Amino acid sequence: MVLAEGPPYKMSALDTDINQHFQDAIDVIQHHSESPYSDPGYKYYETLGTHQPLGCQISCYLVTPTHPDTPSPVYDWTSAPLGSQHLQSSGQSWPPGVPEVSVGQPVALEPPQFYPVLPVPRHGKGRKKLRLYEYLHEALSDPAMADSIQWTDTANGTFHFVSKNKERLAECWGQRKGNRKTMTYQKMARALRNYSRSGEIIKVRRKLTYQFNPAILQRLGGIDQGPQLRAPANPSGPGGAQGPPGEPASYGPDWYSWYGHYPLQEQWFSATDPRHL
DNA sequence: ACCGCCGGGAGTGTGA
DNA sequence: GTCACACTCCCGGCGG
Repeated sequence: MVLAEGPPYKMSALDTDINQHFQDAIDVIQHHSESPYSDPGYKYYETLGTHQPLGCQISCYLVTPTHPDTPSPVYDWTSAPLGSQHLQSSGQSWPPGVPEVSVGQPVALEPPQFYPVLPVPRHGKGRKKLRLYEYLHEALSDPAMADSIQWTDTANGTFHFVSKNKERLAECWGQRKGNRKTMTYQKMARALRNYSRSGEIIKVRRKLTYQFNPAILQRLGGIDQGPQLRAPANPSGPGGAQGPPGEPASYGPDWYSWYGHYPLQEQWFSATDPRHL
């Protein structure tokens, strides 16, 4: 689908509408299609890209069939968010978004599966907007975006942006959202830092590297690894950082164990980041 | 100097 | 219309 010829392309309000109609159309098609992707025995994962000039594409991946006996673990988009309001109002211990598992107990992750990005589940007449972390997870599953964003360690949900192409990913995100102005990595990273407050994604103390909250990862449909959840980089350990991108880092206990020592993320950072001392 | 990162704060679009 | 939310956008600053 070509929406414009030649960069820079600015998404207009009309284009946003077109996007909405496009999603509606896909919605309908997927309900009526006889393609394998509409087979109830399969889940599908689809990436909507409308950005030919940037190389963002529509892609559809068949990851794994769902066992017929297994009910589709579709994320309930109406469930309570991991939002900061919990952090602020409830006095709940950090991290609000971390699954409530006892320390040291393995967390059962669903096997690799499809998760529905499109059609986006609706409640009422509205449609839940795509969140940045959802888009990033989607991009991480997209081989076409591998030159922009990659898993650092799928087991613990760490990923990194490819320095050379991180702006391209940001532009794709901006276009996906229908922004008028061009999204930059700087702005996207600002949004990512906001996730640190709610715990959905935290910054790993390594260049261009972030980490999904395990609960988010679980909701998004898991990753290609086993159920082992590992902690973020142990900043207090030797070197204070993980290895270079691409090298699986070895961590100690699970995420909860790490953060469980710090009621609030800020405290965790304070205790581990010299700049916060 | 450059880049990545951080955080404040105002503005914006959307859904309820 | 109002509100909350999730960014978006701009800025100044810090550190490697």
